[in-house]
Amino acid sequence: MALPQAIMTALIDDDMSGIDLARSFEASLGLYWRASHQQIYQDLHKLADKGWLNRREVAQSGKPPKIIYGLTAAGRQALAEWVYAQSKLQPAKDDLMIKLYNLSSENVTHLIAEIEARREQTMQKLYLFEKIRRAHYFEPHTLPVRRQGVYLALLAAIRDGEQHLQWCDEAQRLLARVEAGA
Amino acid sequence: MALPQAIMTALIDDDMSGIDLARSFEASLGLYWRASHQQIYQDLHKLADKGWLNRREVAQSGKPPKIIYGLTAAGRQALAEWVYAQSKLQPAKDDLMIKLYNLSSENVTHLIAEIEARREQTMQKLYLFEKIRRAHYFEPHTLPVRRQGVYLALLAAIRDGEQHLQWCDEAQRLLARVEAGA
DNA sequence: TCAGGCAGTGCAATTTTCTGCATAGCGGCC
DNA sequence: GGCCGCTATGCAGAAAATTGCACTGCCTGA
Repeated sequence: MALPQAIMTALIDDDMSGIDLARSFEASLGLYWRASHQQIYQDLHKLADKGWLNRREVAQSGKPPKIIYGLTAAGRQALAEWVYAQSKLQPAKDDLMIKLYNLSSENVTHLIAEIEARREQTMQKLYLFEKIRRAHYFEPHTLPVRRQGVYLALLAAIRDGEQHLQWCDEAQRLLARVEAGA
Repeated sequence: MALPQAIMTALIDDDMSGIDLARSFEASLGLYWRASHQQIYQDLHKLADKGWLNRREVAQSGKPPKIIYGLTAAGRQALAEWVYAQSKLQPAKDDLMIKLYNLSSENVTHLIAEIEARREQTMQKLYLFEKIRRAHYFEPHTLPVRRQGVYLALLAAIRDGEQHLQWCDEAQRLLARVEAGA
């Protein structure tokens, strides 16, 4: 639903190619909206057809040429208007939780392992986020307005990660007791 | 991907009709997997075709008859096996964060309002969860194994809500400054 | 020199999800 | 007795997302 807007948002500061977008998604916006490159390419076409993006081909030495996309004035305006649209609440899908509803003395061990995996993923992300924060958002109040918004999004991700880590700890403690008692 | 499993999970303890499931989803499992009744009905058919659910029609006085679904032995086994399948990491979509990437002195006021709305939704949910927790999960260690898993899922939702509330506070403080400075 | 790999773009088929509507029974209203 | 609204189930079409593959061009290494 909001993927086209997420793409345009990624293009606010810099023009990018499809691949660049796909990669940038994984690092930053992808926290809030995951997308495969196929999806991105398709939406790039649609957005260009609408006149919200322009495209130009750029030759690269030693590599196939890229198609660089940039926001048009119309695109910027459409994006600005979209911000006022109503957000609906999030799906928030997590099948690990469904699995927990199926906890048994048989599958405890497996679930402990799954939580451990998730904990490690979360730690890795957190490490990255904190690095970004220190590098670019050390004094958020002094940043330009738009960057302060980005900071808030980053902060949400960090807090979320920290909280999730704590939950993993507690879950593993409880599951360890279940495992021992089984 | 996991909706069929979520449906089966909801049927572990009690047999239910499509409507009951849809409602129960909103209250409990829906925290982790949202589904409309249309989706649920369709998957119920598929699951019944596979032999994982059985169906029986029950007449109701003053209402149209219901079709009650229940897990078969094959269904229980399929569900138990699914727990061991690999979970992939979550999409985690949130267009409010995308909007924050577009923060400007023009739309601050709107974004403050959106965050306020979200804060209220979160508070309402939290209130409900805490009520459930107090009523049914006051002493988690004494519960049967499966219920302890449900408790952990509930705990995740509560922690998440609390954390999100704090973030809303902080975001609103920062945005208020932006608004004042504009 | 040619086989393999990678970067970059893209198509096609399928599945999942959302939106809007259809139907059928019953109760209450006035 | 006709209209409205509620419950319960369901269909159909469109949009969004996933999966798997295809093509090009250039570089590297054997």
